[in-house]
Amino acid sequence: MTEEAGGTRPTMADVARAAGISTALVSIVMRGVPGASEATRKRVLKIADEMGYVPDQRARKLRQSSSRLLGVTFELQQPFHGDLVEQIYAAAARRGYDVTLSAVAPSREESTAVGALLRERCEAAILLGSRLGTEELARLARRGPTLLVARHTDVPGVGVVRGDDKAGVALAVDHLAALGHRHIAHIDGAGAPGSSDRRLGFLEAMGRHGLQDSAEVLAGGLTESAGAQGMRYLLARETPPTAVVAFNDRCATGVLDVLGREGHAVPGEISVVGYDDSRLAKFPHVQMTTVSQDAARLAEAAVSGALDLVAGREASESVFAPHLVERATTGPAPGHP
Amino acid sequence: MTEEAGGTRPTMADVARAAGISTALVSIVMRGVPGASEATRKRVLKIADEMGYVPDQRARKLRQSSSRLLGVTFELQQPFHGDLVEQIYAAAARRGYDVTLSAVAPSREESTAVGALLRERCEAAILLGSRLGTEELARLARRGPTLLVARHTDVPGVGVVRGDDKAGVALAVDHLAALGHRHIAHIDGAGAPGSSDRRLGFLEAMGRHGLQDSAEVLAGGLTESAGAQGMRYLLARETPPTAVVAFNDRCATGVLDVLGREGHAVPGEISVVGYDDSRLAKFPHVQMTTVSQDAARLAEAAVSGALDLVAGREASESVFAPHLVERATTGPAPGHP
DNA sequence: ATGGAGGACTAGTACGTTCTAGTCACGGCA
DNA sequence: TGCCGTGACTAGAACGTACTAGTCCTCCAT
Repeated sequence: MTEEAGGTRPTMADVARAAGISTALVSIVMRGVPGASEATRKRVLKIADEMGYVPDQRARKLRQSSSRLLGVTFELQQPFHGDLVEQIYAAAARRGYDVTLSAVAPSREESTAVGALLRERCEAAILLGSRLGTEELARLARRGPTLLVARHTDVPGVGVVRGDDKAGVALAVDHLAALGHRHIAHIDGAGAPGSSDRRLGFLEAMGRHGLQDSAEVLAGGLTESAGAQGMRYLLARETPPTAVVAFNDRCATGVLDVLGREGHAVPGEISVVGYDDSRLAKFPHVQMTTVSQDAARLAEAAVSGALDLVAGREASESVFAPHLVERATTGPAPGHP
Repeated sequence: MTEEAGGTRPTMADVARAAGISTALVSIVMRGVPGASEATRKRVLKIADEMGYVPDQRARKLRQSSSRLLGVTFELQQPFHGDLVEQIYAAAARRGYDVTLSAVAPSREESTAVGALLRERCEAAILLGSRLGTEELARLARRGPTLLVARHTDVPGVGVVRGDDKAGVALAVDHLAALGHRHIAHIDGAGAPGSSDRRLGFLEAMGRHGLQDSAEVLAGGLTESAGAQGMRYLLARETPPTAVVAFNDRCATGVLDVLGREGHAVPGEISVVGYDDSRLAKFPHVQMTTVSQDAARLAEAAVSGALDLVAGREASESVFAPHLVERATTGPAPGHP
């Protein structure tokens, strides 16, 4: 209660002095590496704890040749990014790596976030759903190993880990078609990463089922409001679609919300499919049918991909096959057996 | 494209050598402080950029007496925390401070997150909606300046910035009572920070309106599912309440979702009030009546409070008066003029 | 001419660690 | 007895930067 003298935190030298040994030995103990007797080890640990000593990560990483630090940018308000970040923490820890976060938000641009990462000297940068332009991406890649999650790029040297967006949306369409739906709409992600692939996947799949004429694509976005707006627009038609494939779970949530509000039964009247299988889809009261990207697998691949880049291996693109998670927001088309 | 020799990033010494000057001068230029001629400044900046030199934040903070770094823990899946983090970035930047984030998630405990922060040697730790026990909090406070946001504590030395939870819920109840509602339920936050205050505020306000007998409190939580579950439970009653005050916006979202699904008009049949005024409440298709905590103000107070602690000033508790944001989920009680 | 004043620049140390290359004592073995 | 291996420990040099205390040099007022 009284040991906080001057406000400066105790350093290894303080601990060493208190224990009557060298700083090198304290270092050995704190790192838990062999080279100290069991007795000293116990004693030092005890003293350190009493003094409130905590190793300085800064000095530590500065000294170490490899910082064992991974930088991650993510969008503060994207639940799926939250899922990914959580899994990246775990995947990194498994390899003895630390993670430093840099958030993207309406008032904090991605370039700001990336700049902060760069200055942290992380060994690699993992960008979740980045919207960086080719130019900026290339510059970043020149600065250090860079890996994109959930977005494609042709910039050489940049690693990519993503789900197969075309295939994912196709799964959704196949599922709906099998349920007898003919008139299906897609509320897309506007300019968001992956949205052009999903749009294409939708149209191709619809074509495969001979439904190209009743396929409808709406400009959407990745927020609830985009989904809600799109759905309201669709409901204003004389014959609204019987099924909607949303760009992501957030968008689908908006769709579901409008449907509930306007008194349309889901899936009785209209079926809805989301994308991501984020926590939004899993809620017991939502039980959304969605296309799962398996955050854990993507995170694992992202971390190992990033470390491959660090090790000097060639940048590669890993594409994961998504799978459909059938829950309660899809059902037979009205009038279908 | 070819300058990345050996994989080691260029250092100040490299830039200095390339420019034929001392590292000290490079340092002066990079920091933008007076002491270099305009000509050198331009030249050094150009060379640094060409070499892809980025100052090492680690070494920098290590050297500086004060690290000008604020640590923040937040919950990855709590939209209101996202709002707060965004504003904290801004408030910190205004004072020339950096922010380091440490996320809390189901698979990443708060103590882990705090430990990571400690090792980063930030000048102060800001904990959003912490659930740390008194014991742990006290230990943390001994380690360094600590400030809690959106949660109260009696631990001495710990700063607190929060909204007036009792008053906030009272605002909601007053609003509903004025609209003629008599039978009002509160789905609370279970053990979450602030939930006991909100519960109390609810009961007191109901009492003030002479409605203590029709006041109902349900164990809830801070997720959509908690809200949904609570609402379903209420709807199973023979006479459900005509209004619901949810613990937070996420909880209210779950409530609204169930109501929509079960075909109950909002606010025609049942009114709903959230808490936080997070992005969930602001969506055009939701337009949730909610109690605003004004993230920007809380963030500003949190940052300045944390820096006060750093400056050695006494820990204090700042309580902000919340205000009601009337939107579209509340209306007159059924049968009320 | 002389004496600053101030601008441009540099040498060298400190920050808190890790790591390399030791030193020292002890014990076992030939 | 001498030799060597081993376990416990230490001295001191990095790591990349910021900062203090200078050193020059030029220019201007006296």
